[in-house]
Amino acid sequence: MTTAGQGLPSQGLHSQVLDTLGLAITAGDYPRGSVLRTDEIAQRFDVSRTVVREVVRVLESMHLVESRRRVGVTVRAIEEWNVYDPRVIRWRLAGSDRPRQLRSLTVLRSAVEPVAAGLAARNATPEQCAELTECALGMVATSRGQRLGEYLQHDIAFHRVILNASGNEMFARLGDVVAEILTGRTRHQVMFDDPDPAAVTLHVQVAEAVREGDAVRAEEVTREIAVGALAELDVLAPDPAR
Amino acid sequence: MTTAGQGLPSQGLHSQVLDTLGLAITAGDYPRGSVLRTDEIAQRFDVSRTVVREVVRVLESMHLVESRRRVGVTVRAIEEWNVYDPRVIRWRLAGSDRPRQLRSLTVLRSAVEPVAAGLAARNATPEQCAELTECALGMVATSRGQRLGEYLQHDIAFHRVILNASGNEMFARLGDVVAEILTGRTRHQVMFDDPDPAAVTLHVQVAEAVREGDAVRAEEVTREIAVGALAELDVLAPDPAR
DNA sequence: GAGACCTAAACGTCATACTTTTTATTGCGG
DNA sequence: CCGCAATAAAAAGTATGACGTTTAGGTCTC
Repeated sequence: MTTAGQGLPSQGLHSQVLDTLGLAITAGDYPRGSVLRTDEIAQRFDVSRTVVREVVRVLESMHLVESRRRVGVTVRAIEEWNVYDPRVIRWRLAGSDRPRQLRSLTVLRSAVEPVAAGLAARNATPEQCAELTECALGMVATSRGQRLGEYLQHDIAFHRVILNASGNEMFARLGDVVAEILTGRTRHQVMFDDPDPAAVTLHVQVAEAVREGDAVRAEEVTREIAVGALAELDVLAPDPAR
Repeated sequence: MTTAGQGLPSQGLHSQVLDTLGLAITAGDYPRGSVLRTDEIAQRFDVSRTVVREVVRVLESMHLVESRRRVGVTVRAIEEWNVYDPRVIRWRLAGSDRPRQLRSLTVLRSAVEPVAAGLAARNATPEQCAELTECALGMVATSRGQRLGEYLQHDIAFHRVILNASGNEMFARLGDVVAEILTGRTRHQVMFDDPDPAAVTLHVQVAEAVREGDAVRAEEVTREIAVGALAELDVLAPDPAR
């Protein structure tokens, strides 16, 4: 099981420069249209142009920047960024864009997870059903008594299993995103309170529905969970008029 | 308006090698675990190692491969690929993985678009409403008489407006995906028949609902469109047991 | 003032040398 | 025969310098 999100290490000059630059760009330090020169970057980070070029190529593949002859490396508009790139997501969640990014991702999640749960009810293997039940039980067991850390782990595992069991690779790849959202929520929001008992119950019901192959109910109940997540978001970070 | 999907040009050595290698890998020519050496690649394409290294770095950022010292560049399992990367999507749609990819994307679309339509009903600007109506009218006008090409353009524009009007950047970025799906459908399936009149009506109704700010109805009707798309898929490419 | 021409700036590509990490082999001792 | 440690080699990582190619922007002419 993939326990860690991809690519934290930052070992090697390449990764370091990439991380720093990517973070700076996604944070808005270089507004759209800003021009960077490879030589300047090389000097600033005290690395060779070789390294810088590779970094630029990767940033370019993420559509964060565009490199053109005689002009330099220009920062693209946010509308062009590959916002599904896990690294872009991580950068934005780590930077000043975090609230907006969190909202976008939660809305995406609220759209995807119910459908994924419905598919999971049809496609889940017995092993996945067992794992799901185990996760739900774990959530129940840790839902009281300031055990938020453990609860979070079960919660993440639960949603991962659902997404994987859907049998859709696009859904499955959102596991890390959901994990990130849930982690962020626990860390920033209700660090002290125990989780909402109603939410716990809903998760148990989803596990039941999937086990019984009741796709409609699985989808319906998951949609309720999603509604809760959205409501939570509105409390935490009120919609900035858009 | 972004009319073209990103990055078709393939100008420059870098892009050529990247495209060739990316296509080959996503097509499964190099099974998971295969090892490539940069020197070999350089020789095979008759380019310098510089170019190859930049290509490898980009492939690595897509999680298609992993580069390690003393061992080489190894192809990762498909479960690790960044399947939301537009270029990966294009490669897979162009290769032998097309049916599977098309199914995944259609399912994703069927989950996202209804929610996007609901949001669009709340957030769409008057201009977007007008554009939407225009698209729907265009679809009606070209729905009879073997004008599939024109119809397709209106159809694509319609869905793009919906996704953009949702106000969610993650949804908006799926515009190219939807365009690709619709294009592929027209090209491969019913090149001769006129589009289903029922589908046309549904689109008109969505435009109406959005214009009236009726989020529930917009979502509902869009969900019917999605159901149609999924059904269509089952006819064209029967579910391979998963 | 408009158009053709020219220059220089920045990226793109190549070649080479050297460094670093990691794997596999070899060889020693138990 | 087995295990551990020293060692050698393979491949990527990094640095440097040179040259090619494109193109923005200035210049010159008419």
